[in-house]
Amino acid sequence: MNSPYHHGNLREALLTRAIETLSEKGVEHLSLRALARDLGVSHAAPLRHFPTKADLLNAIAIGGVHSLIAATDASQTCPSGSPRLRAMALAYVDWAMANSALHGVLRNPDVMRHASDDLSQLLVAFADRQKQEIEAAQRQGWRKDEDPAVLFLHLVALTAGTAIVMTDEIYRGPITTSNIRQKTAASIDLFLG
Amino acid sequence: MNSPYHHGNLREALLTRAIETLSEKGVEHLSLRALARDLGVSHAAPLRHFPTKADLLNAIAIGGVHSLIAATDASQTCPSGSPRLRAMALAYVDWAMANSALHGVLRNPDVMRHASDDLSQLLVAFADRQKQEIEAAQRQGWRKDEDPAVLFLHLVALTAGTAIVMTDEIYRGPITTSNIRQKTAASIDLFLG
DNA sequence: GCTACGATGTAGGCATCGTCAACATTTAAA
DNA sequence: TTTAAATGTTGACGATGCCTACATCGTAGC
Repeated sequence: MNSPYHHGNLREALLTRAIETLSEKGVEHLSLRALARDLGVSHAAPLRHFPTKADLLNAIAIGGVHSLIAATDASQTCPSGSPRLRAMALAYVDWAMANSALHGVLRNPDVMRHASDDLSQLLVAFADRQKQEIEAAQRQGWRKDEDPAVLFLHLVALTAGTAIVMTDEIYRGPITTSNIRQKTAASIDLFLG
Repeated sequence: MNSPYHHGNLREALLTRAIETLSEKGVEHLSLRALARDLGVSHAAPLRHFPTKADLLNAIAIGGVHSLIAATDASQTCPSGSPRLRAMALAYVDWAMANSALHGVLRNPDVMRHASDDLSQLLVAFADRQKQEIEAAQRQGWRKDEDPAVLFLHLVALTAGTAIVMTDEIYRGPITTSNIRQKTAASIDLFLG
């Protein structure tokens, strides 16, 4: 009765439990064996689904990007151009604050160093959508004379940077703690308003 | 003659060797024992100088911040206000590109999670200098009517984000690879030009 | 229905790691 | 010169990632 030989849904269970522990302790303290203990399976069981710890983290990252894309997809209801860019940037930051564990994985160089092709392509596609939106905005007159590549660089840096500032503890000291969300929007509006 | 009992300068040797391996492999593959092997001392010798791996990384981070501060200090020759802000932002990005290993340590959440008080205070002081410069610029008329807190948030996000985009491999695909330095300056000028 | 096979889980082992304790050697202060 | 602090060595412990051999389950063909 108790603990059948097969878990039944170990792969998903590993992913969700990993994300939980990831938000408590960092990625450095994420251990496949501890995960196995938490789920009541043997220490080698996770290897059937993720041959390597890097594979687990990669799968988590892929799920994270999908979640991020879904969150920013809601901005498609905004009119194309700079309003949509603004909505996407805000959605990105909101997602990062609501899913700081996933965001941390995506920002971790030691995880991304081993990014699979799937993950890389997903990120490239995400970047391409932003590029297209920038060009659409420029066609509508927004910063028409700027180099699109410069605008893209600026947009990515600003959104990624804002997400990091909002997420990393190290910044929570110097950054004002009141009206965070409001100030974030105001900051983004300096570029996209 | 070979290998005297005391190394003589083990602490410094550990730090420099650690930074070397850090730029080759990531922080996840940095091992105190491997460091000891590289330097020809016993596996426990590093513990005399850094009781814990986190202490080593913290010391590396402190050295990194000092290096970063020195790099941005060169901007003090620029006239105070937005020109100096611009120079500091560019110096920050240049430093990050020239010292990507150190920058990676400073951006690693799992390192900064255990930041010592010394390190935190150093970063707060660095942030304060930027705040002061922003206020000086506003007194001179630059974006006079904006909330200083919003400007600070924007500046930090933009510089940190640009440094990350320039440093992380994951961004090197979507970002154009030609005239990087020029586009970086142009991007920063969108805010500080 | 039965059977063979792939998918999934278990048990044990190996090399490595971080950290600790006990001991050795060197340096420097008293 | 004696003695204590700094620094380095050796050995050990528990934990980890990952490997191999084996056990159990589900299911696709017959």
